[in-house]
Amino acid sequence: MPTPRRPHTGSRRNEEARAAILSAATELLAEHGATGVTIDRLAAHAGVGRQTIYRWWSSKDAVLLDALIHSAEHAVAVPDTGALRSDLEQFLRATFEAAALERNRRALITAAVAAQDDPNLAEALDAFLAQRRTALTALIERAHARGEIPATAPIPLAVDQAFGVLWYQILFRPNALHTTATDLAAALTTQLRAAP
Amino acid sequence: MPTPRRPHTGSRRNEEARAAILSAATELLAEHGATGVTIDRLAAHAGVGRQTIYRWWSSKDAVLLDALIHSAEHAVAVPDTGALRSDLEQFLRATFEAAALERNRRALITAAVAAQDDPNLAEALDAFLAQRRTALTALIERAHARGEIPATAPIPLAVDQAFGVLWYQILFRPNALHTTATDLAAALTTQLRAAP
Amino acid sequence: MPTPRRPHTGSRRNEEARAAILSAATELLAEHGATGVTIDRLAAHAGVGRQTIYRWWSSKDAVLLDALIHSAEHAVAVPDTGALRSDLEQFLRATFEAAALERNRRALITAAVAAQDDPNLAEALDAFLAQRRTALTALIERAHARGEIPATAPIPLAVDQAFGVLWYQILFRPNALHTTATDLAAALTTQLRAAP
Amino acid sequence: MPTPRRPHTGSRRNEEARAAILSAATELLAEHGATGVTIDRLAAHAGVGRQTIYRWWSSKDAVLLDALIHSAEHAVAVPDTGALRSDLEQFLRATFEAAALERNRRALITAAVAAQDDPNLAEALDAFLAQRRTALTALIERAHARGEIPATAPIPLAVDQAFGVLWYQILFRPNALHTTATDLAAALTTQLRAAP
DNA sequence: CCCTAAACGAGACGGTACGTCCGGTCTTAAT
DNA sequence: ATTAAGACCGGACGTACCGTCTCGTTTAGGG
Repeated sequence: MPTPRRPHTGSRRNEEARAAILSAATELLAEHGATGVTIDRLAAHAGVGRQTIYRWWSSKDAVLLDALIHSAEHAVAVPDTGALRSDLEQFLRATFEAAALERNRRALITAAVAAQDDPNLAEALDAFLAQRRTALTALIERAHARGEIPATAPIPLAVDQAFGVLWYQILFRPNALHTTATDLAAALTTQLRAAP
Repeated sequence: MPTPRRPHTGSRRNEEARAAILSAATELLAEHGATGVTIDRLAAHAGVGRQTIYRWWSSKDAVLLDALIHSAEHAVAVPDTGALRSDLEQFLRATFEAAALERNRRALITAAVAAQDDPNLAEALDAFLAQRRTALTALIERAHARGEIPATAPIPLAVDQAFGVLWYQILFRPNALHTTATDLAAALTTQLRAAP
Repeated sequence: MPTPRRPHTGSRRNEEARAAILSAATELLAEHGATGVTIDRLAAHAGVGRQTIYRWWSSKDAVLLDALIHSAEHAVAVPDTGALRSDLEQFLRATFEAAALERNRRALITAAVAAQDDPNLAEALDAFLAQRRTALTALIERAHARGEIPATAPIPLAVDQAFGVLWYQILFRPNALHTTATDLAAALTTQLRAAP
Repeated sequence: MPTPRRPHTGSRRNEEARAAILSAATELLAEHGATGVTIDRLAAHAGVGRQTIYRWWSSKDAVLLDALIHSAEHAVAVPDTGALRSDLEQFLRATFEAAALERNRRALITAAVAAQDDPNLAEALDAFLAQRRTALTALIERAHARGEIPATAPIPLAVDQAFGVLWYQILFRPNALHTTATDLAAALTTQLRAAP
C-alpha cells in the first residue's frame, strides 16, 4: 500500500516522510522478512525518494533498528504488584508476548545481526537493550528493598537469564515464546530467594 | 593465505578441496565477519572453482553451518564429578570458552541467522543445538538420579536458561563470556535445588 | 573562487546575482569541463540559491549558452582592409584565436550539444551562429562588390567551409586552432577567385 | 524489442551478447537519442545483465562509440573514376548521406562529445576519424599524381574543409546534409586546381 | 591401454540490490 | 517579491554478489 504524496516542508526535515519511512519499514519487515526489505521497496512503499532515506539513516539496517526502537518504546510497562513473582510474571509475559509477534521477532533478529558489523548500530541497540535491562533490574531490586530476596542474590545474572531465554527462544524456538514466561518467572523467583 | 593448488581426483569427490573450503570458510569468517565472506573470496581463498562449492553445498550459509558443526565436533565433554555444581561449572566453562573464540562466535551467529530463512539449515542447526541440550540435560538428570535435586526441578527450563545466557552474551556481550560460567553454574544449582 | 556574499535587493531582481551566476558558469566550464558543471556547484560557486538559477533560466544548459553568448558579445570585429585575403585572414585569425581559449571552446561544444535536444536553446544558438555567418558573408560580399571575385562564387558554401573547419578543429583538433586561419584564408580566397 | 535468451559460452566471451549489445545500442540511439540510452534500457533491450556491459566497455559512451565504428566500417568506399571532381563527389555524397541518417548523426555527435572528457574514447574516435581522413587524402593525392592539381595544393587543409562542412552540418544543419556534397566537391576541386 | 564419465579451475552470464550523484521542484525564513 | 538554504522525488550510475552455465583439463576405473 504505497503511501500517497505529501507536501514537503522546505528546508526543514519533513516529519511526515520520516514517519512514513519508519512505518513502511515495519510493514515490509512483517510482510517480507528482513531479506525482503530493500531500499527501493522501502522508498516506494513510503512514497519517498531513495536519497531521503540515506539523508537521515546510514543504511537499511539503521532504519529497521530505528523502527524497532520506536515501536518498542511504548511496549512493556513495569508492573508493581508488591510481590516479586507476580511482578516478574507480568513483566516477562508482556515481554515474551511482544517478542512473539512475527514483525517484532524479525526486527529484533535483524537489529541484532546488523549490530554485529556496525558500531553505530551496536551502540543504538545497546541503549535499547540497556533500557530493558534497567527496567527488569529495578523490578528485582524492589524485591530486595522489601527484604523479599537476600542481599547476595545475583540480580544482574538473573536479568541475563531472563533476557537470555527470551533471545534463545526468539532465535530458535519462536513457538515457545507464548508459554515460557510464567515458568521462567517462577524459576527465577526461586533462584533469587534461595541465594545463599 | 590462499591454499596452494592440489591435484584433483578424477571422477570422485576431492576431499582436499572439501577440507580447503571448510577451513577457508572458518578463516574468512574469523577475519572478515559474516558479511565479508563471499563465494568469490571463499573460492579464491580455498583455491577452488566456484562451482565446486555449489556442487556440494546448497548455499554459502550451508558451508558456514557445516564449518561450524565440524569445528564443534570435538567440543565439550560431559564431566562427571559427582556433584551438580561442579559438573555444571565444568560444562559451562568449557562451553562459554569455546563460544568466546571469535571464529566460533561469528560462526554461531551466522548459522543462527541463516537458519531463520532456510528450513534445511534450520534442521541442521537444530540437530546441533539438540545435541548440546541433550548433553546438559543428561548432566542435570544425573543430579536428579542422585537425589541432589527434587523431582519438581524444571530441568528443561534450566537448560534454556543456560543456553539462553550463552546466546545472549554471544550476541550482545562477547566480553562477558569469559566470566559468566561459574556464577551461572552456582545460580542454576541454587535454583534447581530449591525447587518446591 | 566562490563569490563572496552580497546583499540582496528585496523584491527586485538582483543583477549582481545574475552576473555572478554567468561568470561562475564560465569559470566552472573552463575548470571542470561540461560534465563537471552541476547546478549545485554552480549555485555554490556563485554564492546563490539553487532556485535563483531556475527562476531566470530554464535549465543548466540555458545558463551555459547564455554565458557563451555574453562572453562572445564583444567578439570579432569585421575588418575592412580593401582586399579579400587580408580581410579573411584577420577575421579568421580573430575567430580561431577566440575559439582556441579553453573556456570558449568548451562553452561552444556544450552549447552545440545542448541545442540538439532543446528547441529553445537551438533557436538561441542559431541566432548566435547566424550573426557570425552574416558577418563573414558581408565581408565576402564586399569583395564581390569590388569585383574581386566572380558572381558565380559560392559564397554561402565558403562560409560553411570556414566555420566548418573552425568547428571540426574545436571538436577534434584544438591544438590546430592557432595555426589554421592564415592558410584557410588563402585557400578560400583562391577558391572564390577561381570560381568559373 | 528485447532480444530473447541465448545460451552463454562459458568462460569465453559470448559473441552473441556482444552483438546484441551493439545492435541494441544502435537501435536505442536511433529511437531515443543519446540522452535516452541508459545502461538499464540497453541491458534490457539486449537481454543482457548490466555487468556484462561493464565487463567489456568502460561506459555507455564507449559502447555507443563502438557501435558507431562498427556500423561505419563498411560504409563509404573510395571511388576511382579517374577525375578529381567526380571522385570527390562520389566520396562526399556517400559520406554525407551516411551522416544524414538520424541514427548515425546522433551516434557521431554522442561520440564527439564523449571524446571530450575521456582520453580512451578520444583515441578511439581519433582512429576512426583518421581512417576517414586517410581515405580522402589518398583520393586527392591520386589527382596530384595524375598531375590534375599542382604540388602546392594544400591537401590536408582541403580534407579539413570537407570534414569541417560535414560536421558543421551534422551539428547545426542536418537538413542540408542531403544537398551539399556536390557543390562542395566542385568548390574543393576548383580550389585545389587553382592553387598557386 | 584406452575411453568414458565425473569432478575440477576458471570465469562469463543474467539478475538484484546497493549507495551515490544530480536534475528540477518546493518550502521556509530572512531581507 | 526575491533571495539563500536546503529537503524532496525521481531516476541513472557503476559496483558487488549471487547462483547458473559453459569451457577445456584432469583423473579414476571399467572394458
